[in-house]
Amino acid sequence: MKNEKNKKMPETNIPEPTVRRMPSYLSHLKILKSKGELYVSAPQIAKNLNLEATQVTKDLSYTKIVGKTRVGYEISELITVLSEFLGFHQIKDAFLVGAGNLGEALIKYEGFKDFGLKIVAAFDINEKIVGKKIVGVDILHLDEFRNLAEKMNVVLGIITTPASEAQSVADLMVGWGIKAIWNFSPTTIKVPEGVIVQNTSIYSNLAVIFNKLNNQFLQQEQTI
Amino acid sequence: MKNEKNKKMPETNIPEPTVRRMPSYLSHLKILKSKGELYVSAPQIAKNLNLEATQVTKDLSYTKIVGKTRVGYEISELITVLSEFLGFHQIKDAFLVGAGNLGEALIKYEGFKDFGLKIVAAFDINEKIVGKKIVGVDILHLDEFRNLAEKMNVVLGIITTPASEAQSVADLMVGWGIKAIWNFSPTTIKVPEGVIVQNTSIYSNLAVIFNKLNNQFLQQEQTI
DNA sequence: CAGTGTGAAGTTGTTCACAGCA
DNA sequence: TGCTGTGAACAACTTCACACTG
Repeated sequence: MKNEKNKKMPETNIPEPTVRRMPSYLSHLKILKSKGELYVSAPQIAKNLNLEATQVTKDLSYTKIVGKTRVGYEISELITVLSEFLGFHQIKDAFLVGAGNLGEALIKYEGFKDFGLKIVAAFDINEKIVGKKIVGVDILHLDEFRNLAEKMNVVLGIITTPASEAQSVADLMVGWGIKAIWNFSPTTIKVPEGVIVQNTSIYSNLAVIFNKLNNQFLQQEQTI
Repeated sequence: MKNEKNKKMPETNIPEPTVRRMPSYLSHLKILKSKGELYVSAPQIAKNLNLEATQVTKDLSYTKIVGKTRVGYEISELITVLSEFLGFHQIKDAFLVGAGNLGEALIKYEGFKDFGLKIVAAFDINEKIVGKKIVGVDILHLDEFRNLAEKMNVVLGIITTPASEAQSVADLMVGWGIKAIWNFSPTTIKVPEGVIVQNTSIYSNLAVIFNKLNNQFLQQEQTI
């Protein structure tokens, strides 16, 4: 699996938690900009997003942006830097497989384009929805996927099928040379090394919420 | 069990990453069970879910389940233990605000009931959808929320509104005494201490994917 | 042996402490 | 003084090493 002992590479990798926080910085900055603000400091961002100021500073330090002492960062510049850093500035085409409720919601999702993603086609096997269009995106039969994928320059595949279909769809995507898979099904999928998989399991979030609720409840019991 | 740091109470808190992985164990176990399997070992689970065996062992050790040497864990028992541990065994009622595309997808989402969640009502302000029913769930006007919340025993609020509305909806929910908020809007919301917030930003996942894609690309360039 | 279970080591991420700056 | 920026201390999480078990 992981046999790369020789870490000679520069390893520009920045902490994943930092990467996860960056989009929320970006969203927040865009709101500030729309309000006419020009500068923002790390402590301000931290306060607004319920974070520690030093964490914001450290996160931003991974980009090459420099702030002005006692003033903060120039908002427009920070937006540009973060967008480029995250790769949101250049639009990447994606295919989506599984045009059910969740798939439809994603296709309709406003704002993906601001974050560098464009769903160019969707696929399903359900004859009731194949042939339809959702906000301009064609729902095609899965069989058509192969040819299209070769013609177009699509790096990302989104899986919004039921769990039972996820692995076989992933296999198809890998066969078509897709570089990254965003898996919304509640199954973990297996792919060859070199293909990126991002599992977005909604149940993980539920588990965290319930666990916190439970801990809080237990603590209350104890303090009584 | 452990008592080295006797400054505070035992504090049953288990690592959040562990909690996040548990639902995928559960899903996987259910599939195995449906295939008629009776026992499974940690290395097997690890292999299927692309994890390290010791990690699975450690994760499972936070529950009180004991495995049989050379055999593994009894699948049915493990499912029960994990479900209870995560609080998925008892159904919790939830309100959802923002019955747009994503909201509708969540309302229709099969399987929430298997994971302890039931959306009992949804709210919106859009007159076009207020009054409708989605798979048996009423879409009510936001104004009705207050009264209902008091009558029913709802602990969880789900926000699927646009970013601009998220904070005010959160404030309403807090006012109604909701204990935990699951926020799907791309904004970070602020709540008083004691209220649990789980932000599920779809953009964080995008950022991680793009960042990995980018790293891979850079590494390829270097190795050439 | 092939598995569980767990303290200890190792790695990663966060927070602190402080230097420098306007 | 209020902020940036960063090395160092600290905490959280993962992986290792090994004792134990049928």
